[in-house]
Amino acid sequence: MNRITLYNSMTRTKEVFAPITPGQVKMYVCGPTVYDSCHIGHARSVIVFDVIYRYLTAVGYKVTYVRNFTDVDDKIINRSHELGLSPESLAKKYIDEFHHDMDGLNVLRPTLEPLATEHIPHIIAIIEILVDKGYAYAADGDVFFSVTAFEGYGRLSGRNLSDMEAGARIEVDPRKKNPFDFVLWKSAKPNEPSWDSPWGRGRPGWHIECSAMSKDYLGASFDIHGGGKDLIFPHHENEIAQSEAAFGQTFVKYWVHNGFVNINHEKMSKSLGNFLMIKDIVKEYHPEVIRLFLLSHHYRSPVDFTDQALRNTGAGLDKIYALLERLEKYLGGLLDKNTEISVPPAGERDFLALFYDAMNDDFNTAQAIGVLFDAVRHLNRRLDHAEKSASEATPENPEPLVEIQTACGAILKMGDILGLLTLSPQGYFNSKKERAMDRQAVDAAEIDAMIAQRQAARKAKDFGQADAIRDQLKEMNIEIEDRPDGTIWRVIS
RNA sequence: GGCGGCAUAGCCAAGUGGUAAGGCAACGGCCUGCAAAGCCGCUAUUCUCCAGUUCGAAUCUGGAUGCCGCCUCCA
Repeated sequence: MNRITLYNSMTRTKEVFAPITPGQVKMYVCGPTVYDSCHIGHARSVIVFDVIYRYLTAVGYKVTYVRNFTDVDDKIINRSHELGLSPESLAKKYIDEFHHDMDGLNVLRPTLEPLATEHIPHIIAIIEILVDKGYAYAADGDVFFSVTAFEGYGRLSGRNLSDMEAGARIEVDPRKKNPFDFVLWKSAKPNEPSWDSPWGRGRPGWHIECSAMSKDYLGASFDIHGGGKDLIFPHHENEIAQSEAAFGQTFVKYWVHNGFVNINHEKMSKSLGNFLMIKDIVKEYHPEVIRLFLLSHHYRSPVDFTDQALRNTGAGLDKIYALLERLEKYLGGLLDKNTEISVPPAGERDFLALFYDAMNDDFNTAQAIGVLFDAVRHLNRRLDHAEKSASEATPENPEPLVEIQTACGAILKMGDILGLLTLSPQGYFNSKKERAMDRQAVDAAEIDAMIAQRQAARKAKDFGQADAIRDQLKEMNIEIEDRPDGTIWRVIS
């Protein structure tokens, strides 16, 4: 099994990854609160952990991956009142939308996707343990966690309570013993979803659901807990306090947090009104372009989403698919991604091994994608060469063919781990055309007719006329390419 | 006020002690009727600045400057 290192937010160092149970990985990632559509920031987090999940699986771990939905919460309640929907149906609507968006981005479904509302009895049981052990106290139907009772509160976020008190500038509930005490159970107001509890009717606070669901599916102690950087405080800090106070074990071995997405150098925020929703972005850019763009940055670094950057990424993805198309012709069909990949002959670079090296180093997808492009250039070079000296690929001299197949298999395997290159080249270019035609109202039949006209002119050696047609197409944002077997066209993005 | 991060070519981005991956863009060449695509070459004697440690620093230490995030719901 590969030696993987990963950055642990708790220790702030890269550590060698060694799961609690050898060969098995238990990971929990905080999913969305389902009160609105998903934005590009959700996409990043979900895609980052999707790739981690895919990679760990690819190197042989049996991974149990849990990603929850928060389906009871103030924001959901407020929004449902605004829209005149029940909180349940609002949550359902956005869970469906989340699935639709993420499926569209090639995100695999986790092993389990539990809902907070399905775990109320267990949540109550944990709160009771915390009250019994003296970590929590009830006040008028609410229950609070007492942060001073838990030694080590603030360890993950690097804060200590006395420092924070100086900076506290929110209105403090007078019933709290400490301003940083947080609510485990909230008493119900009229018209709110609620459940019976020892403290009266109410609903869980935000943090406790993750302690309950992770315990249910992964146990009191598990390997990887992930989420966006912003969740470090207070959410994950509070989860640690609850779970470790209740169960007396180290909650999580490795904490993994992804960085944020900025839009045109600005933070996404409600006040700036620059939230980019996934459902809108996919109208502009191919889903695999979005994935490739996000994965071209290290997961902990911030990412700046700009049109220019996405267009550049699109050019890169085109290049990879163009190679696949070339390979398909050359090999007479693409290799299946599951094909056994042989080790490259001596003297050939083992791109897949280099790719794994990059991924083993804290899931460095940016570097791994560098390897992918190296492999693309290498294969293009080989194909240039092979096409010039056709004898190379004959049955009498099959060596180059094996090398090309191996490198091709490696590229598809890399794509599989990154959740890219899932389409046939034709499928990819066609979907791009369709997307562009919807937007720019170009007519395929008209373009084909113009290309036919140009071919006729070329045949008649009327190159002036041929070039004029090409210029005309260019003005329509259509670029053409003359190939030995005919002329193809694409929309310039 | 507290905690943390970042600064690498025209742009994006890897690289955490051994002499600067990769992508996009530009330019020159091969190829082509001309293009496009692809390939080759070229593009940072140098990594914000200053000082230090070291045989050796983009990488470590100290300082300066600039930008950013968290501390309130937030991926």
